[in-house]
Amino acid sequence: MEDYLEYARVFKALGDPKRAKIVDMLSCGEQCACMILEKFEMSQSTLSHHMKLLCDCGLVKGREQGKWTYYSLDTDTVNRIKQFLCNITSNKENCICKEDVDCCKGCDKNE
Amino acid sequence: MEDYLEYARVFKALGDPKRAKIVDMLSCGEQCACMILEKFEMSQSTLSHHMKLLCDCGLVKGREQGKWTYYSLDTDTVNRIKQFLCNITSNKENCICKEDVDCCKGCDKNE
DNA sequence: TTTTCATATTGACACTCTTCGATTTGATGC
DNA sequence: GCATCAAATCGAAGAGTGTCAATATGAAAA
Repeated sequence: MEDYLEYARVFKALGDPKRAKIVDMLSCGEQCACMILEKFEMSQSTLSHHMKLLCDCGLVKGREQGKWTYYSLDTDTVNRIKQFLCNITSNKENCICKEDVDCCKGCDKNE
Repeated sequence: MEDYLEYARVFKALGDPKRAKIVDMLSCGEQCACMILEKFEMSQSTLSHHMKLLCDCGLVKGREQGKWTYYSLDTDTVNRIKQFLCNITSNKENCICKEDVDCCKGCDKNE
């Protein structure tokens, strides 16, 4: 259940359309906070809040340089969330649905 | 922005650890609601609510048979959300970050 | 040092989400 | 028809989220 909890945080972060768009904007490389802000109708404090959330779940890294903060995707987290999404949506041998015999009556591999 | 909104709904659905676990349980095939319920410490009404949410975003399909309801993943949606996740996290030619020149000062492909 | 500027933090508000018990619905069996 | 069972819906409580204006922080410029 720990994995579900950890990755659910990332999915939750992507579960806001504006944050998903921010992630998209960072996909080609680092961007300054002020450049991201230009693309949205959003107050500065709201953007800061979204960036903090994206950083806290590990999806985005912040780098401070003087007055500016540059944000970029954390490719490690990106790769792990992709892998997790594949894991929980694909048929596999050691699936959670096979853990307990009682629960497997509907599983196509056990009928 | 429409895409972000549509797929954010799916990410939001995956943004709850219990729902992520439910998706995992369905990854090997159809399961009856009562079988899913056995795996969780959760009331029947709460599970029903989660299943509705998973269905509403397109991630899960429900099939009623007599008194029972069987749930399974919608592979179309699964494939599309995987594709979307790859799109917004990978460097690409027609990236949103290249749409407006003013916003691209930090983009590695435009410096 | 004082001002300016970019960003973060705080406090507040409305809204949404998760959860439950209770009730309703709808199909099956007696 | 009536009882039973699976699942959905309803209504409510408490927690969490997105948003903003106002303020604080901290670095650079004057």
